[in-house]
Amino acid sequence: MMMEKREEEMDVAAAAGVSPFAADQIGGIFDMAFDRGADKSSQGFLELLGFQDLHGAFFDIPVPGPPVEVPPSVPPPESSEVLNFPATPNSSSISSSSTEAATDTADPAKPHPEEEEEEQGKAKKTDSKEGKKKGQKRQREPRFAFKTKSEVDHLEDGYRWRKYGQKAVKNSPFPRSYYRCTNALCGVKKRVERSSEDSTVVVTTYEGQHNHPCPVVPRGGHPAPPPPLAAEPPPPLPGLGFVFPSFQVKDLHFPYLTSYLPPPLDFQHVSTGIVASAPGDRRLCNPTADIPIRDHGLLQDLIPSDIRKKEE
DNA sequence: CGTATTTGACCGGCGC
DNA sequence: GCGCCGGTCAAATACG
Repeated sequence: MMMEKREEEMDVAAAAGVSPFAADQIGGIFDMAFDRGADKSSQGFLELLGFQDLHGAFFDIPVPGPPVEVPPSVPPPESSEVLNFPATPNSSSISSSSTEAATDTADPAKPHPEEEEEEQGKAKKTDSKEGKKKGQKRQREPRFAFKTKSEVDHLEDGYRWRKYGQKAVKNSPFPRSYYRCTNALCGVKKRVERSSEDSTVVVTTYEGQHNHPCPVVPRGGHPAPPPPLAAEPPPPLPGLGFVFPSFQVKDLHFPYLTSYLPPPLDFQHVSTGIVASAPGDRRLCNPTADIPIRDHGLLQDLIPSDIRKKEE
């Protein structure tokens, strides 16, 4: 695996022209400024995901073929500009990004075959049957990684994660932690590690997609009531890797994102990417889905008008 | 007592 | 075939 990873990294690095470090963050990298000073200990990651969702649209690439959203030629700095929103008044920022190469090298015309990976937890032992024809690497779920500047390793994203392993990382003094979504039916995993070069940078890599509503309110402490969207048949999520982003605006409520966001964010140009790369039904962790959008003015700032129209 | 974390062992893939 | 390494398992432990 590490080998494949390496290859991926190299490919990505080569293709995207990102630094070796960035490349080392696996397939798709989404970096963000993340420095909240005092509140960092229990930072609601979902806040960030709000951005992530938006920006992440660029990287949540189910497209196995030639990267459309993020041409390999796009240099990280360019992306970082987009990402370099003022998370906090004093936020520093890091960022670069690259596209999720998602080793799935399936035919571009073919839907993403990641469903087979749903139970990758066990798949590990059976994957040999599934994937690997001679000379062919095992297919993996698309991964979605991003770097955040934070002093806490495990960033709250609204989902519940159970840590199932930790390993020392080669060439890095920091261990890598492995988390799995506590939802039994959800095979999403994530890895969290610190950058060896910058200990303040946390690299989070998501693998798989949540097929359930967000179970918890990250900071509220109480589980969210069954959100309305639970009534909707959870879409099969075809061909999607990472699912944070749900660009069905009706699902976009940005629970407490709205309370933190500096309103005047320039989301317009970002939204272009969203729209362009919202191929399917995606679910956003939405712990407060039952809460009507009151902060409409803010959301208007956050959500591009064309998306809002859909909502209506 | 239920749940989450820790941690050493184990497994499989890959390069040599 | 062997060793390295990433990833996962699962028993022990900690915690609320």
